[in-house]
Amino acid sequence: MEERVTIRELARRSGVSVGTVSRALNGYADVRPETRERIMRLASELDYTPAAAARSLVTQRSHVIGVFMETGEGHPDLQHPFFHEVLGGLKQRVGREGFDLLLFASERPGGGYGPHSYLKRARHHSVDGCALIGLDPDDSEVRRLVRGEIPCVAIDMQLEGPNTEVVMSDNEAGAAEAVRHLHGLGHRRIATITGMIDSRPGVDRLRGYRNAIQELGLAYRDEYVRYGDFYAESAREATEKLLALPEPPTAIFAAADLMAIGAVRAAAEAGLSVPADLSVVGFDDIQLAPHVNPPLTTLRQDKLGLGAAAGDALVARIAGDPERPQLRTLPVELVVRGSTAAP
Amino acid sequence: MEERVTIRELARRSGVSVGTVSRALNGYADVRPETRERIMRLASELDYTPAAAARSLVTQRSHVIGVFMETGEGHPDLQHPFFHEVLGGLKQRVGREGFDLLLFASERPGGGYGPHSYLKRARHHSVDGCALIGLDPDDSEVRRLVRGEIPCVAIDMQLEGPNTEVVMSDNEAGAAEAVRHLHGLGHRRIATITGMIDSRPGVDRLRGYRNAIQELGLAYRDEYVRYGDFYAESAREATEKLLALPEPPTAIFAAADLMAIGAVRAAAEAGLSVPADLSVVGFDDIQLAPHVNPPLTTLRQDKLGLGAAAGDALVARIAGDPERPQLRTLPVELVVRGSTAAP
DNA sequence: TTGTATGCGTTATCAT
DNA sequence: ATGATAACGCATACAA
Repeated sequence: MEERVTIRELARRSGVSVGTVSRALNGYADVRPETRERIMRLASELDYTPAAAARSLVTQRSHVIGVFMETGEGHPDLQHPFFHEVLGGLKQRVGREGFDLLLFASERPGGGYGPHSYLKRARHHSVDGCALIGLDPDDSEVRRLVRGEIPCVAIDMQLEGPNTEVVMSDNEAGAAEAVRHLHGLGHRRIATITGMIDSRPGVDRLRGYRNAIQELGLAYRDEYVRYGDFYAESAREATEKLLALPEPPTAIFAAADLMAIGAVRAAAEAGLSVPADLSVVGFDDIQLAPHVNPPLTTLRQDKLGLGAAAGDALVARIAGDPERPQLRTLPVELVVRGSTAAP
Repeated sequence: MEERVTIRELARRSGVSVGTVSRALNGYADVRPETRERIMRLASELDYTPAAAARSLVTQRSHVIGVFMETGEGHPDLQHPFFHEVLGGLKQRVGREGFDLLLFASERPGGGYGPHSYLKRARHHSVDGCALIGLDPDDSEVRRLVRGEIPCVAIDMQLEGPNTEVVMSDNEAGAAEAVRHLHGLGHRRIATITGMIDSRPGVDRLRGYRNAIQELGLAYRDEYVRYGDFYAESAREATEKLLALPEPPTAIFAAADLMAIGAVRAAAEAGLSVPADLSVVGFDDIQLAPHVNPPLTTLRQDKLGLGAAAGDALVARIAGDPERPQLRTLPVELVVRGSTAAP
């Protein structure tokens, strides 16, 4: 069982005080080059590693970003591919700045006193900042967190706080573009399957759909709007209903790729082929989008970019950067593949 | 700017010493009920949260599990859906035991002295244990980590260390079952697209394929084995080659669902339809498997179970549980859906 | 340029 | 049952 090598050990072995070792290691100017040299060599020989706990205790900086990430009801943790890609972007970006990610898993921080609380968990670990992914913005605990002193960034959620920023895609514009694309192809009977309507992306994409329908002079039909939950199964059912309409749509804008895939599936089950009999456009451009059959026409979200933007925001706020926009919106891009065609 | 409320503050306000507060909060027996009561109430009023850093400094336990997670070359971080589901299982399991997950992102732990090193990063944060997902088992730094004093669990990797366990699916049996399923359907010309052959699941699934081919008395053909990398694109190319053979296979066992999807795609591009003209079976049973077109016949890995098993192993090891199996293998299950049929 | 001393917020070991 | 006091490993203000 190897003993942990501490800064004290280093001091002892190199014949100087711990203060000097600390300064040498941290690159302070006021230390004789040869002393520093000696210490550095010793440190690397002994494979010295500073204890983050001790350091953060004194510096009040943990270099850790907390991540609260959940997904919709009934869909256990970490299921939607979208979130993972965002997480990947976040990880890369903050990693470059020397931060690690603490993925909160425990609900009993610090051994169990007190109720479940985001703020508490964040404080317990002294995270320098928090990323919020897939939470319920109406949760009072979430609100308490963003009202607190810890810099936060919310992804795809409408949230306000003195120290929090929001990052999301331009969902409304993207949805509108989907409809315009379909219209340009010659479609006039265009339906939509929405995401969860209590989420910001859900309502924004629906709004974009409505705006475009109106702007293009198409008649808005209530029966062409079905409510889904971002996952495949909901869209499959919705599509069934849509296709059973007396005047079924010739095209569907699904507010998520997973739902677009569910729609394609429902079409196939109804003996219809995409895009010959029905056009489908998704949203997200998940990793699989180009590989499914047919490849999905979709609105690409810059998922890595979203994560990176979130990381940027956090890092800047942590560094004390004062004026920052409260909301940053990233553009989405129409990617035309094989699931859409003229009616 | 609210001041952080510390245990000292609690002591001052409640008129006792910090020692007593600590004992009261931590449920020690030797504290007068009314004193405890008073302290507890005050703590909850002030929303006191203990500082994990301070605590772990003295207890030498951080209640944090470190996670090293990368994926294959050329595929940026966190891309393969399989890993996320495993991560989800791990998160749930250890969360219940009061652990949080530290997702290592930074390559310069503690401000930059010393080279990249898994062991160093783990020690820096004093994690109680480490989960290794999607790393290169031949990396000398990985080896150093598992040779160290920190309990480790490796998922889908062959790794040995005094304090490390390995968790994986029964890949060999699963692959063999895939081939048998195809054979049972009447297929005789059965090809395979492998995963990365330097990974344990990659070789095990290939071995399972070979065993079954032999066991069933089929001729083993070199040209029926193509090498992929677990991702869709590689399988698409492989399938193209396979279909161009003078005597093309009537069925393909792809060592991952993502690859199965790539294979289906290639078939479609060649004007072939699955399963009518070509049967395809995948491996993993990713979330999308039932929803793609056609729904995938595949070998289901218990991904949540894998993560949970890893969490179990870690928690037990951390608790000091001495004798534990070095390797635990989880069964896989054939799920027959729409991508396979008689030739 | 270097050493000393103090404190960060806890837990733990003594006394009392 | 409670209070001092000493760690834990490190950074830093101040002395020297």
